[in-house]
Amino acid sequence: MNISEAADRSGVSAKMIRYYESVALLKPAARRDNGYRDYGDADVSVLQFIRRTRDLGFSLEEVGALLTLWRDRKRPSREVKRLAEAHITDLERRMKETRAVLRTLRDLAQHCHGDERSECPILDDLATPPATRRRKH
Amino acid sequence: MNISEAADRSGVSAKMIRYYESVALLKPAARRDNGYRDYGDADVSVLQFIRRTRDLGFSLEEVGALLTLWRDRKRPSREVKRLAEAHITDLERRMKETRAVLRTLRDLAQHCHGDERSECPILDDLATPPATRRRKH
DNA sequence: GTTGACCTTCCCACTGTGGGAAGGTGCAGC
DNA sequence: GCTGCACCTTCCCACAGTGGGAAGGTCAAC
Repeated sequence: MNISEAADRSGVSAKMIRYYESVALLKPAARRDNGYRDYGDADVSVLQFIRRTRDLGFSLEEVGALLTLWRDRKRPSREVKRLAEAHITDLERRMKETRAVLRTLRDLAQHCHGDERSECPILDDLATPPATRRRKH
Repeated sequence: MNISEAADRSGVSAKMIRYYESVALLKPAARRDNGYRDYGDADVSVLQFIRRTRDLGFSLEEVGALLTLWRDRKRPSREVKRLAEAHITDLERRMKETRAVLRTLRDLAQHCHGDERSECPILDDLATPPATRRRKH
């Protein structure tokens, strides 16, 4: 099948399929006589795998590692789990950071009237140097 | 003061200060006779403002808008609040997405033995096309 | 006058993704 | 046949931020 059909079936754009090939995440696709890339169902499965892992926030490098493990039928599940847990830890860290930022922002927004008056605790806080800034309890 | 001192005092790297100037987030710095950029306390304050807003996850474009509002003493606080709330909404959406991903990943990792055995529900799930995949309740 | 710590500009890299140009192909309708 | 349209190919550009580093100028201490 053509690249656009593989794209439709896998949910990965043709642009990205070519890109993944160019960075060696995918093996070079088979070519027809006219030079067009030619894909089969197995290729679509790989693309769906990539799509799924990307949706779960793995980096392309991690996707590559997972693909290798996937292809190796004798891999120890330990390695897969380790990758997944490292990613979980990373997401948890980022969530925590975002939560802290959200707390701050909500607090600031709450105290801002948000009307025609120019007085604004948000800007006041943003302009306050770190050492001077004190969190309230 | 030199750029590196302004960097130290503001927490913004010299590299970034030059970059912010190049994208017109900052007004061109004053220059000494030797061509060196020259900063004063007011400049450091601006840099700290930028550093703070960046830490709160605002994009450079948003930082620019906030800076403009900050400089305009007659701005309505409504505008500031609107920007802050838009950012909050954005962060909340991303948190929600990350939470969903985390739920999935934790669920998958939990069911993976993580030992020498090759059997691995994580890879099995990643390889499952969306239509076939069913969430458990 | 040499050394080392600054400064300057300029280009490159990263992560992923999309846009688009310039040119070749394949197929359907006339 | 020929035309038009929808594909395909490669190649370059852009985005948002940030860092690395080269090549060259400056300044101060010794």
